[in-house]
Amino acid sequence: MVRPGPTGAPRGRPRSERVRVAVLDAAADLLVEGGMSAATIEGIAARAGVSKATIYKWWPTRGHVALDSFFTRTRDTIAVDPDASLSDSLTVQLQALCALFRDTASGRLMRELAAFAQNDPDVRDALEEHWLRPRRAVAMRLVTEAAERGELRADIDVEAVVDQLFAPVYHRLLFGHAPLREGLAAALVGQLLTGLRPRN
Amino acid sequence: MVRPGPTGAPRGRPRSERVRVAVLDAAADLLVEGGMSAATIEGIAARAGVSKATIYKWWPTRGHVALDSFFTRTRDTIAVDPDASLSDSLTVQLQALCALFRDTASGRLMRELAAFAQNDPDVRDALEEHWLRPRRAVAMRLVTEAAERGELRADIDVEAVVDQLFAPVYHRLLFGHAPLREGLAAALVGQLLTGLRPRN
Amino acid sequence: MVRPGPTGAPRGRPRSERVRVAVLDAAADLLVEGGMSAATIEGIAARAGVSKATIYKWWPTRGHVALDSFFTRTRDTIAVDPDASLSDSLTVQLQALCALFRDTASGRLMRELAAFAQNDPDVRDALEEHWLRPRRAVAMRLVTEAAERGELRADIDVEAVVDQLFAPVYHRLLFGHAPLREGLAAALVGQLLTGLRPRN
Amino acid sequence: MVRPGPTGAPRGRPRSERVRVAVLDAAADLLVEGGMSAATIEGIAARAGVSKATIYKWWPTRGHVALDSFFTRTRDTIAVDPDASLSDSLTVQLQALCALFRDTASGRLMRELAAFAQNDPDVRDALEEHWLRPRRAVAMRLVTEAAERGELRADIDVEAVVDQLFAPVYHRLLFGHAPLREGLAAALVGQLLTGLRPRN
DNA sequence: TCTTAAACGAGACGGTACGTCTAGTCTTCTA
DNA sequence: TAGAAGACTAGACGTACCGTCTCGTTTAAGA
Repeated sequence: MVRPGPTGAPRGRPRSERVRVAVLDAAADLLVEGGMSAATIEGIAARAGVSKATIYKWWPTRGHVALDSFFTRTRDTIAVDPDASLSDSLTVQLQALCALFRDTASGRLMRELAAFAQNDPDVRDALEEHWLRPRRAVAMRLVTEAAERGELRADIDVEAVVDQLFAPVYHRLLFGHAPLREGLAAALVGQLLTGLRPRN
Repeated sequence: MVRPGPTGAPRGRPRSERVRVAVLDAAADLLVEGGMSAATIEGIAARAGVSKATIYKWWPTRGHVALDSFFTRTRDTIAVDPDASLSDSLTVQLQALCALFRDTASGRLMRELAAFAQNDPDVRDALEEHWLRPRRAVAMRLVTEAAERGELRADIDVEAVVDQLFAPVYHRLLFGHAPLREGLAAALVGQLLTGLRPRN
Repeated sequence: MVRPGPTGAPRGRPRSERVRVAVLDAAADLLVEGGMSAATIEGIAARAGVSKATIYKWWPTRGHVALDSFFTRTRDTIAVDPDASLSDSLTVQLQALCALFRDTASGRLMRELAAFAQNDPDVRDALEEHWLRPRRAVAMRLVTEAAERGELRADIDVEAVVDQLFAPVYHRLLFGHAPLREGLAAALVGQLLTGLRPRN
Repeated sequence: MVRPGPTGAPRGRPRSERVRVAVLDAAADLLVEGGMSAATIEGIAARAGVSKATIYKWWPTRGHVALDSFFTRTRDTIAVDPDASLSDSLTVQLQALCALFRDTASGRLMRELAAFAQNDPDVRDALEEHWLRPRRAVAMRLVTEAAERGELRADIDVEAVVDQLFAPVYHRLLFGHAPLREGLAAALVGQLLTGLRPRN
């Protein structure tokens, strides 16, 4: 009788944690050093000291490996101080994102992932679901609640608002036309909340 | 000795215009159909009825071919009505961009180019210089002049302002988290100029 | 400590006869259906419902599995009628061999084994020792005794004689240039004993 | 007008003779050193300093490469002295074959080819057509003509006769149960022509 | 008209990585 | 302890493009 039952241990040799870590590490290193074009399955396998077949067993494409290594490397918490003002909360969020992309390897990783996502709907979806959406959701909630409290106008397009805060960061990361400089987060939040017109 | 002289035409068989057009057409078609991964040099050459060597002779990488075909296919004028208000001018600009990306093949082309640019600084620079910069420059001029006229606050970060207008469009194009819907342009301009807070 | 003692049964779970049979059956079937290239260890294990490791435990290479399955499947007795003439005895032997190779799966198995043997000295030796040698030995004894009785010339090369009887069968099996037809055995024996020259 | 005509020069870069020779040489070397299992396409490509794709372009399987290299390496003429006796002619033939297999690398090559042929009908056919058949044909003609001259009995099976001469050589080559010693050819021919029974 | 030189098509070639396959080995749990 | 399950390394498979190369063939301007 087979039936291992709901709590039954899986049959056979268990998956090696060593392998998982080695692959993700190797992938992240290669991505940071030379981008997606350097992060070939062959290269990752060699660097990780792991067989190609093993990689293919656990990840369908190198895009998924890259995704996994990004999430493993990127420990970015979305903590919100409940007592902070809307303006402060949003600024802190954006500052953290800018710092992450500017000061750590995650910037390079995100660029490569964004590029890869254009050719792999799976990666695009995963990126949207596990990275963009949670961050946008927090911001959208803050904005919505502020609107409900009467702090913001009632007729705003919340999706568009969140884009006007986050998109500039990704845009600069991807096209490099301007730096992710220190004061950017504050400027984005300030200009959008207050508006560009003089207050009369 | 070569010396074609100042007015002298170049010796030898002149470059075939037919080839140039066929290559750019084939490249654009392939890009639209299957993205960068389908637009191989081999594929472009076959589809264009042109020799691989000829393509390499005129374009250093397929990124450059893609760039060229994008610019050839994309007829997007940046006309500005001098009598229009700042708000209208910006809205018209953004609406045109949204329509271009939403309704024509240029959206797909831009996505592929943006992706490719992450791995090819040449393409990134060319994209920045010949596409992003001119459009940003127009918007920056409009904003700066409005500020000088006193229509806008004096302490705004013009670069950031332009990003808050344009970046959301590219962000949605690349990540697909929200559509480039009709009213987006107006919302972006309206929210940013007026601010999110209630006026009174 | 192992020590099963002189009459002692071996410790632990005894080897499963079911496994042995299943493996040899599966191997023979696969060999007949698709030759050595189809009879992979993986395939045999799958078909026999047996673990790969178990096969490796009992047979060093798949050549040995094939050998075993050949000997299991091939029930070919080398019975000699002591009253029969030399000519009849040899003819019967050869006819049996031809029939075995022509009418049963053993022909295909032998072809595959002969091929495999070229790359595996172990298999070659085993084939020689357990298959070729016993059959050759019988024939050599018959020929030698006939020579001693004066029925045959004294200066013959017995090894070569046996080759001239058996080799044609294997040659046709392996190269297929001519069929193992009914009268072949008689022709081989007749021509060799009598000689090709007219008896005048 | 294009039409190069029947004698028209082929378009494009001409096939490199250097490559052809290097591949066949490398293949023959590897075959002799380690047999078919060592003569991988990968190995041949590396040793020949040639791309794998190039090999695949000109030879469908490594079996064909092996065949080609065998025929290139093996310069074995089937010359027949018209004034020699039947016995001498056949003996010379067989001696040459024994010497070829015993003293040159062709023996090893033939063994590997014979093995490979069991799993590749193409190779088997090619071997039969370009190697076995021409040699058998010569022997069959000699035997047939001798029969017509009345030197041999009229009722012999010529195919079987030729097998009784050649098969022992291949049999010993493949199974190694006895050496291809010097006097073998003479023994085979002598015993068969004269018969084994005492002449009296 | 003839020469000359570059453009061009065809396709061979050395590479690199792909994704798949099988051989064997190793590790864990079950009978 | 035998055996099942299956993870794992090693390495060849055949394919697809890459970018370079060597040919022969066109095409037009200049001699």
